[in-house]
Amino acid sequence: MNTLAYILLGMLAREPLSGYDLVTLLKKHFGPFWAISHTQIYPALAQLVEAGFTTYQIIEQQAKRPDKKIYQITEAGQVALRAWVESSTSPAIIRDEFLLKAYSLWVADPKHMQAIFREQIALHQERLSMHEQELDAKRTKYLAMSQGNSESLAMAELIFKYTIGYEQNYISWCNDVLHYLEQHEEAHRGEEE
Amino acid sequence: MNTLAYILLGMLAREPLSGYDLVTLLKKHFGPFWAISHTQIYPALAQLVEAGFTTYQIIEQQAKRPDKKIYQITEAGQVALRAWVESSTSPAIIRDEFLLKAYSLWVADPKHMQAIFREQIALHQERLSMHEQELDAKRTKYLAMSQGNSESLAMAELIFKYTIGYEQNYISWCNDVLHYLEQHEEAHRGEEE
DNA sequence: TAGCACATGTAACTTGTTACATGATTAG
DNA sequence: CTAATCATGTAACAAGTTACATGTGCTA
Repeated sequence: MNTLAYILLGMLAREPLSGYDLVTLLKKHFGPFWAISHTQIYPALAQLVEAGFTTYQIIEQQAKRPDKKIYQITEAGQVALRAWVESSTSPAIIRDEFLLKAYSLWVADPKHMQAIFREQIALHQERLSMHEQELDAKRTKYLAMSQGNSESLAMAELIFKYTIGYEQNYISWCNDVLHYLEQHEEAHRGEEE
Repeated sequence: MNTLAYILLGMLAREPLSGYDLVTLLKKHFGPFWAISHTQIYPALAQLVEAGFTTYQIIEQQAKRPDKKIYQITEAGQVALRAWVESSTSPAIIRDEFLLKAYSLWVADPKHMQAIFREQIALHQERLSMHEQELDAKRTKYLAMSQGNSESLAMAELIFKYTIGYEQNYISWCNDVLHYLEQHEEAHRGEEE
């Protein structure tokens, strides 16, 4: 079982879903965290069934679509998921190409790099707003249910909180570099004049 | 040319190095950013030579070691590196297994998860101190050179600044979750008594 | 009429990891 | 005597991406 398998188990522990549903939900809510494509998911689900961690029901489709398979987690699957969640994790490797470009920033044109950093800020700003909106939507949804179930709200907020901080740090770092590049350019211009 | 190839080019743009040197430096300075192993580097270097982006000199070794190859970047390599640095980058996918575990945290034992989050804080704290120390070492090194070359210092500081913010955000998020878990537990205990 | 939503899958390819392979010198 | 440092490489495997494959119904 690899990480993808446990992501799927984690989602199926909340509600039974088809492969298509899983991909759709993952793209919507987990896009920035863990990209997956439908080509990965079907073999992974087959593997989960083989391991006895999920079962599925076939739902016949009208129109000429492939039959839908709704997967649900088994007890063995819940045990496995819990063991994974409770196991320790070594810090992830960041693997962000943009940071590596920053490392070699000195070989490039400062003016051009200003544009590149502004673009990067815009992209992360977009992601930040997206997360803030999703968090907001979740809050109003829970309030509308008006059952005072603050626990599940706190749970749902968990990951969003992380990414919001992550994006804020990213943007503020880009701004730092941008200011440096701008000041540096002015210093040069000052020398030339 | 993939990202790894450009990382190597970026390092060779600063100074000529052997494959072994590259791995050693990468592990030391880029470990948390982009893990690489020596088994990847040798094919990648061969590819760079084939593309005309690097050349190498063979240095014969005493003792029965394989001959050392010192790679240096070519002009074509510098052009390629610069084009890569100046190209735009879409935001990276975070791919942090621990965040996904947090998503399924509700299936696990709260007490146990407190320990897991404390462990994660310790691990990131370690990484943070490591980066702070490296940054400090770099600063004193540049001051010792006493040539007032504040520009290259600022450059060297760039990536460290990012990671320090990254780790601080990580730790503060873990602490938030930890406090939530502790309060939650107290609430339960309160109910029981 | 072009594209998207639905719904599943296989095959080829790229990237990264782990295991295997060699072999002297030096520090604990 | 065990492990680490130096120094290069190949081969097998795991994970992820891209391209190929099918086919209807609805919306712009």
